[in-house]
Amino acid sequence: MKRTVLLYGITGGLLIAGLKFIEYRFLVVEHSLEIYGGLVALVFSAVGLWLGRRLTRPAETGLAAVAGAAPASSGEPFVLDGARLQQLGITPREREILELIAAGLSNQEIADRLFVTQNTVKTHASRVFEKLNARRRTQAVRIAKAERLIP
Amino acid sequence: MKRTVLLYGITGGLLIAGLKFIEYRFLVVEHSLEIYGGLVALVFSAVGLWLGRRLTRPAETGLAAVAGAAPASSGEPFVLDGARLQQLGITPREREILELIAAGLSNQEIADRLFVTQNTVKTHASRVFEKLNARRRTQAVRIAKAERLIP
DNA sequence: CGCAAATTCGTTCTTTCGGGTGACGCGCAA
DNA sequence: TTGCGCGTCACCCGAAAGAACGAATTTGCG
Repeated sequence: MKRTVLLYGITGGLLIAGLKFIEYRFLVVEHSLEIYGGLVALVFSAVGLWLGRRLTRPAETGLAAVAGAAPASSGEPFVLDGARLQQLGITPREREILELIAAGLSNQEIADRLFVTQNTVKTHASRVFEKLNARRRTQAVRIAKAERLIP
Repeated sequence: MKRTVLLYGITGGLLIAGLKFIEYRFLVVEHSLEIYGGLVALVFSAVGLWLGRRLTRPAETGLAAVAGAAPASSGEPFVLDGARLQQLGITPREREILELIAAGLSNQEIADRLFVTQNTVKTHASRVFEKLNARRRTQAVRIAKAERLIP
């Protein structure tokens, strides 16, 4: 947010500078003020509109990419991408934790289910997040699904 | 919509007139042009931003229906279950938050993107969780996907 | 206009997450 | 035998998330 505002301000400054430049060069006429104001208003309206449109839309994050052939079947085959797993260096246990995370379980619940402590679950989770380049479990789930690591 | 545009035009005209008035009356100094331009830019960018947000939102208002044209075909059309939404009493805004949660964003990131505070996001999230009978966001995402409330 | 729903924002408090670090045991391969 | 990957566990700490209130404001609709 702060970054956004900052960028916005900078852009605004540049635009004003640009407009002033144009102003001084080509529009040195009697009613240049109106033209100037109109231009500024127009440009900034457009920028504001564009910005508003842009900021209110979710952007893709994570390692997306990965075109991959779609299964295109009605059901849900789900073939685990073992190669990708190896590429990312994700161990079976880590993948298991990932799956339970995707199931909406808390770390404690996962720990209970796998008969380990919460600490262990957290360790696995942290490693998976790192390997998936995710910062939150929701993000990790999203990426993992996209990468076909979990159903 | 029409009213909005009309109001926008009128407001713009009045603002320009007002600014010019102020300009001629109180800011007849050397660098008045910059001040004038800055004011116009500021006001119009704000209005533009507001307008942009406003115009991009109604893309999904209204009850049920929506469904919308199927985007590109990628084996997953996703038709939003408007009936289910109503059944659960989930509002458009709440569903929007749900979608961003599913995208792996944190509450703060969602807040920044929607130009609201984190408190608001948390409120919406809590309500959605309650309506979905979920305790964690990962769980909510899972349920929402199963119910076809989000892609 | 008035009502109900929706949206927004606030505060306080508890729980959960996530990062960081270090450590131990086991099995397997060099 | 030693090194390494894997799984396990512990502790601390800050940040995020969530519950549980209350409340102002906007908006859609009769």
